Amino acid sequence: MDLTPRQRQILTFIQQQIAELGRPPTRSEIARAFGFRSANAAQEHLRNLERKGAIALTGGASRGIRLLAGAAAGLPLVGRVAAGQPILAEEQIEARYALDPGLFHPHAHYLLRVRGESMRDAGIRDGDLLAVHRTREAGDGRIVVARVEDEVTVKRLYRKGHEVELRPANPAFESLRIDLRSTPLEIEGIAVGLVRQALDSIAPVSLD
Amino acid sequence: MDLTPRQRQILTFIQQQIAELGRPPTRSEIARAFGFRSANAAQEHLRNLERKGAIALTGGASRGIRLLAGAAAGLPLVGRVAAGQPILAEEQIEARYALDPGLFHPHAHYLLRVRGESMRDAGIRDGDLLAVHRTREAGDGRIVVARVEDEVTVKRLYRKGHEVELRPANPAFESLRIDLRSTPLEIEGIAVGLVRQALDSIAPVSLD
DNA sequence: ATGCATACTGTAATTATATACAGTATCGAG
DNA sequence: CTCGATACTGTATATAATTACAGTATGCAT
Repeated sequence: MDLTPRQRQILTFIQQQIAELGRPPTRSEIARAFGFRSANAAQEHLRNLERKGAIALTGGASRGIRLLAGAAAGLPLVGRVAAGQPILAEEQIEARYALDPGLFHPHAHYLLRVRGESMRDAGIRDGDLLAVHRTREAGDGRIVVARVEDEVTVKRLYRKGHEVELRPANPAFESLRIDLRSTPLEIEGIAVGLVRQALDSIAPVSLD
Repeated sequence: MDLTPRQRQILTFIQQQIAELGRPPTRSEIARAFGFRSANAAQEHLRNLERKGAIALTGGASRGIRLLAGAAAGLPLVGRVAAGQPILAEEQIEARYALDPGLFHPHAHYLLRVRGESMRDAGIRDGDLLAVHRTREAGDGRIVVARVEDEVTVKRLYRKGHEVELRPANPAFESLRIDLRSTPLEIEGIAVGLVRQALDSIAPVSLD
């Protein structure tokens, strides 16, 4: 899509307005939000965004701005997280799905595709989309998205002094114990919900 | 909400416009769509819809129509299904959530709140919202929403001649075997996905 | 029988909005 | 250096849109 930083800001503003107010902004509203003294500045941004395929403009209609595929607002779906990359880096976003913000409490910032069965007994299965609320703090026992030495993992968090336990919910897996004095741990967010796109792929849990 | 048939038509039109064009309609657009010769007819409908709590109007703003909770388009969430009632009867709808239609395949028609742990080993837990695609046919082994003698249940469907087995995914529960010659069975739909709103309420599956 | 909510037509004024044209300034590529 | 793209200010105008006021007609409840 190749937008300039400014154009990306404008696009984000349009997405926010649609999400919050249920209607696209006018040229004047964009200008006001960015401090432009002329609505024409907004008009030119819109035209450039249209030329680059991010939006479609409907001539003559007020608020005639439509987001096109790829620019549609929605929760980003993060797939495999590459080492050293921030979790919401543009390259990691597989898709965006429009989900009602009111579906989860607190609201989700992104979806993370879960790999493996380490949280099986908490009802989180391989391939599930975990709804994650971005925060650096988490209560004891909460399911968190944590980054330990460039690897992102979903586990239950327990903290005792300077030791943190990342506990899976599957007896086939072992807890990860981390000494915060030697190993940095970053909490990327807390799990607030789950979306599963296919039910048939779920292998039955057996009592073996 | 108690809308008149006409008001409901207007509300539906607003929902359609938002879904199709990404912006609420103007008074004139409503008037044109319904053949009104005066935009004021639309204006009065909007006011009545606002008075009844279906929408909120933003004074002065063009297209300043917001859908309020309950009027928002989206997948209906069906709670407890009363005996004898069709599953999508208005009284059963607890809420509506805007979900991306592309999230599930085939697409979901409604969400059903699951009661009990009878499908636990298929990853479906008490309180989960099951995304359901409305159909009367289901392949063997699929997870279906079925109605047997006025009770709605979620199970795996297996058919052998005139006998149908509704098999739970939890060894603590027993299969329900139905002879179609004596007992009517209706398939209300097939499960196509799952949404879980809270992860902490999930009791761990133990190997007891 | 009377009043009230619903469901419109018709007119009009004000404000909101889109959009064209003429400029200015900056920056990176050729 | 020069050109084109970006990022604006400033002015202006046609039209899109909201919204008020004055009516008409119908059905339903009191």
